[in-house]
Amino acid sequence: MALRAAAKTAATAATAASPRGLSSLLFSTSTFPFNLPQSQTEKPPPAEPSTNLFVSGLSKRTTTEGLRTAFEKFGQVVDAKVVTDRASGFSKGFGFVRYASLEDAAAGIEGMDGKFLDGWVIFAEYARPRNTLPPPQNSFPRGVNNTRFQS
DNA sequence: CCTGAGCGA
Repeated sequence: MALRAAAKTAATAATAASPRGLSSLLFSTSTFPFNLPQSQTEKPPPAEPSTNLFVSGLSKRTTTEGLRTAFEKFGQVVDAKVVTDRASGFSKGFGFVRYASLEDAAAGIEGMDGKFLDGWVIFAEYARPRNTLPPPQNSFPRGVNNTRFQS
């Protein structure tokens, strides 16, 4: 029939119509429609393994003793401290826990990260290396030589 | 202070 002939003609025309342009659109490597926006997940790994842990999400009522007690269940805690504001003395909501070994630190993260402490979900991860400069507890009022060299 | 992202005196 006329319809069938027309359909066959259209199909033939479509098959012969510029196959190179179509394939270049579908298989182009530069502009693929389903590629991620240039950055994978932009999720940088927290930090390199260390015995020092950074604990965030703490309740502001959580104290250093509570932090130590909670993390001691997973390893030998050498040092633990909740960071508090110097002026008001209130907790800043995060702290640090230092384990005796890397195994204990990993166990502490696995055991406490995402868990509850004093009603808040806390996050435990490896802490970044701190600025190697002890707090200047010695102030020289004379100001003769109070210059601090950092490296 | 207790409201909530973050890295310490």
